[in-house]
Amino acid sequence: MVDRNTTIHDLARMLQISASTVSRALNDHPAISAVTRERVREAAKACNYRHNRLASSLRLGRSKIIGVIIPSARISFFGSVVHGIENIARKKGYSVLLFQSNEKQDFEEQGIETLLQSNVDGILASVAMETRNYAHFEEVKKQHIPLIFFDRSVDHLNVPAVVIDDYKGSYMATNHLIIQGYQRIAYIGGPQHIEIFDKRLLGYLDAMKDHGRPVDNDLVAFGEISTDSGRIIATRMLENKQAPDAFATVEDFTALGVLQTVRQLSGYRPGSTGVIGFANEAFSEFLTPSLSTVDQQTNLMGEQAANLFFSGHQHPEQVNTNNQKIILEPRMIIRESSINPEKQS
Amino acid sequence: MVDRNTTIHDLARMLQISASTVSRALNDHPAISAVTRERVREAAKACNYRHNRLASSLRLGRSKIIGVIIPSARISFFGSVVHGIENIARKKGYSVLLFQSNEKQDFEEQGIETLLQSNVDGILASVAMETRNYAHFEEVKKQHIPLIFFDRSVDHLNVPAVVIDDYKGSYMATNHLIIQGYQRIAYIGGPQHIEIFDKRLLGYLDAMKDHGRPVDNDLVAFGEISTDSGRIIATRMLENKQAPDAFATVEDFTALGVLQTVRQLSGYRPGSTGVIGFANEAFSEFLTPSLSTVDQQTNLMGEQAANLFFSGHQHPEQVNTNNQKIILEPRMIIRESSINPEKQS
DNA sequence: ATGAAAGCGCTAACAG
DNA sequence: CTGTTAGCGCTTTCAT
Repeated sequence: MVDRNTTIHDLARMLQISASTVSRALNDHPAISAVTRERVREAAKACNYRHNRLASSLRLGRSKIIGVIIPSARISFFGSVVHGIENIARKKGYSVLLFQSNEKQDFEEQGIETLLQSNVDGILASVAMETRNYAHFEEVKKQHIPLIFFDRSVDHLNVPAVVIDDYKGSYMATNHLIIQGYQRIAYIGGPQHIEIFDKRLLGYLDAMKDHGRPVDNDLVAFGEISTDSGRIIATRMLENKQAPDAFATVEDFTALGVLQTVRQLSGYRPGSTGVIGFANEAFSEFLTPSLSTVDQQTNLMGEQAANLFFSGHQHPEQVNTNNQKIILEPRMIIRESSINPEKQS
Repeated sequence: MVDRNTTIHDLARMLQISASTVSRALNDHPAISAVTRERVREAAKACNYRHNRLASSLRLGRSKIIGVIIPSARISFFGSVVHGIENIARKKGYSVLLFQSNEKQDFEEQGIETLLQSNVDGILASVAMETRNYAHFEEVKKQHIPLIFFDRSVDHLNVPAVVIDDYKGSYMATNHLIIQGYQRIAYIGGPQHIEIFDKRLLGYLDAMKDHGRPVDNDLVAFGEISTDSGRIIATRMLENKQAPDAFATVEDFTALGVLQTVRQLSGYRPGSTGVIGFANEAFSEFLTPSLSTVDQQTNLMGEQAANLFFSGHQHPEQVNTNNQKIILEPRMIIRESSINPEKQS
């Protein structure tokens, strides 16, 4: 025989009371006698009763599920952010439904669609690299589902977001290389339609300018956020007559490619060629030389994104009308790859 | 005004037909005229109708959601497995609800509970390190929800599982070190109550035995799957009078700790001390020296786990009664850390 | 080929 | 404090 799950009606019948009373007892409704509450609780435990979230959600119109869209779980950065989100969500009794867009627009759209169908109470997302059309995000707003970006935000959509100060992080990184005494500092950026990457470029440019350093066009190039592209660009630049002696990069995977190239071409001598990344990916500290980088406060970022959801949530009339941005402080992580014992002033 | 989402009733009213017809049209029911189907389809698109999975699930008794429990998203291995699971699930129109247990028993229990409440159609799980009590998994079976383990399985629970041949992988790794000419090969294991870790130990022991190598008790130790514990144990062993000249390790994080220690103590010379890991974590190829390891076919593992779910699913009477195991072939990934140009025979 | 009606399991007025 | 009733949105007999 199939033992259908116990429902509140089963309990009600057993205890000779109504289903509503059972429901109330189970939900700690104020107007319920301590006696019945206990009776119900015991019966529920005895019958291995299990609350059916689906039914509850359907009735209440909310699911207590937050949907999260990340570009890729393989980037440890996003894993850590999700961790932060879960910390907060768990405390509030929410679950997290996770989707990977794999940096593709159509996966991202599909993810949004699935999340909407699942009646998630809100969506936290970091925009895929490939995404150029934002209709699916507009759709979320249209459905009055709170939408919050983290890390990869899109300014003109007026969506609340948690980001770090990418401009500042990149400025600090470049500044650090300058102070270390490097003379020809190259920059390898990412796809410039991603706003955070654009801001990182500006940080580099301004730091250079503020120190009266000319920016050589040959020493600024744009890759695609991969070890390969870091390798290719670094190789090209280092073969130039006027090779750079340091690289500021848009993120750690690119920096890794640069590091590999530098080591391969010249062998590794501390200070020979400075490299600094961005993101503080898990692998960065294990490299040889260990990679200097900019930490993005992943855990905090996730927590703040979740908080943004929960606080907006309490005032539904404000949701999606404000475009509150939380900007976190970047943190320099100075390791071996950027230290320059010879040239340092 | 609040524009409640369009429902099939809204469409029905608009088109002057019944909700059942709308439902049938939307679901490609055979007994529906092509004309009405199109009319409904168009109206649905026009009104931006969105299928409500919750309501559908409640009615159907299934959710088209697979729950996945992983110990940690920070271990890239699991990220890749999830990727494989999603590949298959997506094709079947299923979504994946992801939970991290953080290697803790209570989180894992909570995860199972949440997934059950969400009426997932099946649960794929990799058991947390801390877990010693399996009642929550028994519970899943009791609810007749298909349960499938991947990687970290528990044999006596008789749950279908996809694992790699851990014994063989470890045997191959040890064998490789022996062939490279290392003389005193140490082994650093993990918590032995985890079956896969136990099997890896056996692989090491048998490989040693088969080559007539005595196993020195001082050269076998058990850590806790972390870089730190790898570092601590390696340090201790290397300070011994009879220090090992190679390390087989239970997984890559431990191997990383060993590698760091070796480099710190003796500097890195190729072949000085051999190290091999297990798992082919993303970082392993970027280390210096790059880490030899055993690949676990993550993507395939995820796909097979999902397939196991879908195939069992078609024959519900079989679910959870067979304990089908899929055992994948491990693959040696030989990199710099285990190559021994001097000693090689 | 379509409609009417019932119900998945839960909760929230409203009444008492 | 508790029961009655209605309904969230969908699917599915059973009719016609």
